[in-house]
Parts: sequence; C-alpha cells; structure tokens
Amino acid sequence: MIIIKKNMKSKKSNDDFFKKVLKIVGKIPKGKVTTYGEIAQAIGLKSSARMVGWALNSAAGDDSLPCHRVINRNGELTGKRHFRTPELMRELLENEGIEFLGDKVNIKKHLWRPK
DNA sequence: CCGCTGACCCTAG
DNA sequence: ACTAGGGCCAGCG
Repeated sequence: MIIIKKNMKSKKSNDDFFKKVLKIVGKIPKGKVTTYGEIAQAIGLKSSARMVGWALNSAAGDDSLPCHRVINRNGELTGKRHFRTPELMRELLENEGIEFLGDKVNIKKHLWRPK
C-alpha cells in the first residue's frame, strides 16, 4: 500500500516526455522553425533542451518528424550532423521557404512557438 | 555504482 | 563582442 509509487512515477515521466517532444515537433507548420529551448519549456522542463535532442535522436529516420525545423537558439543547424547528409537539413529548410543569413537560419523571421 | 557524454541554454568576467 | 563554466536529464561503458 505504501510502495510502488516511486517506481511508477519515474517510468511514466520518461515516456511522457518523449511523447510530448514528438508531438510538438510534428506540429511545427511548414515554413516555420522552433528551438530546443522553446520545446523544452512547452513540455515543462525549463533547462532540458538537451533532452529534446536526445528524443529526436531516438526518432531519427522518421520522415513524419520534421526535425530539420528544430534548431538552437542561435539559429544554427546544430543537428545537421545527425542527418543522412549534413546538407540535407539546409536543403529541406530552404525548400520550405526558410531564409538563411550566412550559415544560420533567419530565426527571428520564422520562429514558431508551441502553445 | 561512478563517471562521461550529448542535436542546449544562461550567467559572469 | 568573446570565452569560460555551471546546470539540466537520460543513456551507456
């Protein structure tokens, strides 16, 4: 009667987190981009932007998941290395109408915040 | 069990 | 404007 609480909670939390990340990323509209930090905050974790990347890494290869629209706060395509090819990420973004400033995305113009 | 690593972000000097 | 360091949670050797 007194036990089992801790164990259950821990397991549930981790799965729930993963689910939310995929859901939010999948909701990113075409022609928009968001950041790891924004997603992390939308989920409820204030400083766990790294976990967002971790979740995406586990889901890498899923064509239904526009992980190329997820970038860092600086507008840099930090996750390009985990794609099939480093250039693929930029190609996809440019194809959707995202503007680039040098090697970085014009995040100020295309930023989309999950609500 | 301990420690390192990671698709990040913030604060301080 | 740039560099350095700490914090965060989860996975892996």
